[in-house]
Amino acid sequence: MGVRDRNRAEVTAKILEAARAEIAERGGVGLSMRAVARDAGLASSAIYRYFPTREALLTAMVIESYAHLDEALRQPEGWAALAHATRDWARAFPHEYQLIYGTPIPGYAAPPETIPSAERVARHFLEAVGDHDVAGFDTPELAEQMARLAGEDGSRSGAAAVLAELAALTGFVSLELAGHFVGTADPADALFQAMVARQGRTLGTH
Amino acid sequence: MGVRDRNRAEVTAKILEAARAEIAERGGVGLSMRAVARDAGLASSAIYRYFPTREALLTAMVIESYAHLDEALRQPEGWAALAHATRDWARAFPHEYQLIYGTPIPGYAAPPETIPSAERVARHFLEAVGDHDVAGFDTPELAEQMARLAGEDGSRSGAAAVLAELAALTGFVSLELAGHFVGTADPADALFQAMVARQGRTLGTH
DNA sequence: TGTACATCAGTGAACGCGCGTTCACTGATGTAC
DNA sequence: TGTACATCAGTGAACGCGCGTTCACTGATGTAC
Repeated sequence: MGVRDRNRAEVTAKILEAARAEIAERGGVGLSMRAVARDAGLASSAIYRYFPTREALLTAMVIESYAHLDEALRQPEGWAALAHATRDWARAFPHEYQLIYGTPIPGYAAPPETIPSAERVARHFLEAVGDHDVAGFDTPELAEQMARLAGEDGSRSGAAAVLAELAALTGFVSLELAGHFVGTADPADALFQAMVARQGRTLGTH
Repeated sequence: MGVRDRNRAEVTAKILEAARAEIAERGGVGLSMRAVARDAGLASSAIYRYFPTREALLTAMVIESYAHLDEALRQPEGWAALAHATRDWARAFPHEYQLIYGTPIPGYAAPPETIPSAERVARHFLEAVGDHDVAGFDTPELAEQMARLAGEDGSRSGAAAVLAELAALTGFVSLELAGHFVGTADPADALFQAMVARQGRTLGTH
């Protein structure tokens, strides 16, 4: 690996770090190629040697954010611990969270290459539920749709229920971040706890 | 009411309609005072005679969107019907939905004056559950937080459970709109149906 | 009913800004012989 | 090992755009007497 390659890796890292900081401060919608270049100490045009478009940089950040959350879900075991870790991570990095689970950025559609990263996150939750069935999610149509996700010996109704409960989890966190619980469930800890307990009952993982 | 007042009401309506169209097409983040003025047939400066800032126009649109959803929830009765009506409305008006339940717009925080509109929507769901208790949501802390929302003779644990299930509902719809179910629960109707049924069981409203 | 003044809606030009992306160019690194 | 050429990273200027908001001004509507 020559000087060129080493340098390229270093500058790429610097750009990604600057982009991460920009997103942390202004969110994904506010991500600007010029601002990132400035933060990274480059001329505004230089960034195009590394990322051909803003879209490409956004995609890199989406993948990074999934990886970041994935990492936060390595230690926790069981549904409740995973749920709490997700909420904690989201509150620590709200804009990263919103980049992946929030409203899509106008003009940007996450490309298929981000799907494996998204699935890696979901796997933690699927594993927590294991291979047992969940009543009410065992319809023929769901069974068909869940075949791939559940795999050979995973539970298809379990996978469906996990997807639904992931929606509940992200829905809760999104509302909390947006301030929708102010004036009612504020702070939201008690309501979150109760919801996670309910999820445990639904999924049969207590 | 003189010519002036009548005209003011008419132009205001034209501006709101233009803003609604802009949001439908580009979303709340993309709402531009100049574009709205153009659509309404006004000079870009004229809109400031009606809304002093972009923030004020956004607030008007947030309130409008809540009212729009509120209207869609007038006829449906019972939790399941309300849930389906919400999802249908969200899919018909995704950007309006995201304006109220999506990621907050950078630089804009919905002011307190939007809260009553938000609560009016929630009321439909609270009424569907009525005054009976929901197991698992009857903790002292939640009881205290829900006192105002539940009112004199409403159930506090019921109110807490409704909030949690509203989070599940909006979470599902948000993920669906963002395309997170593509490749798994796609189309998402079956999963939605199963989730709503599960909510009915949780809330005790079958 | 008529007149004098105050209020208001709407205009066009301007300010100051930031954006994504392209381009011709320079100097350094890499490659083939 | 040395030389000739090709590739690449980085630069500064530029294009063309849209934005929120302000301002001095004009003409119409409203109000007080």
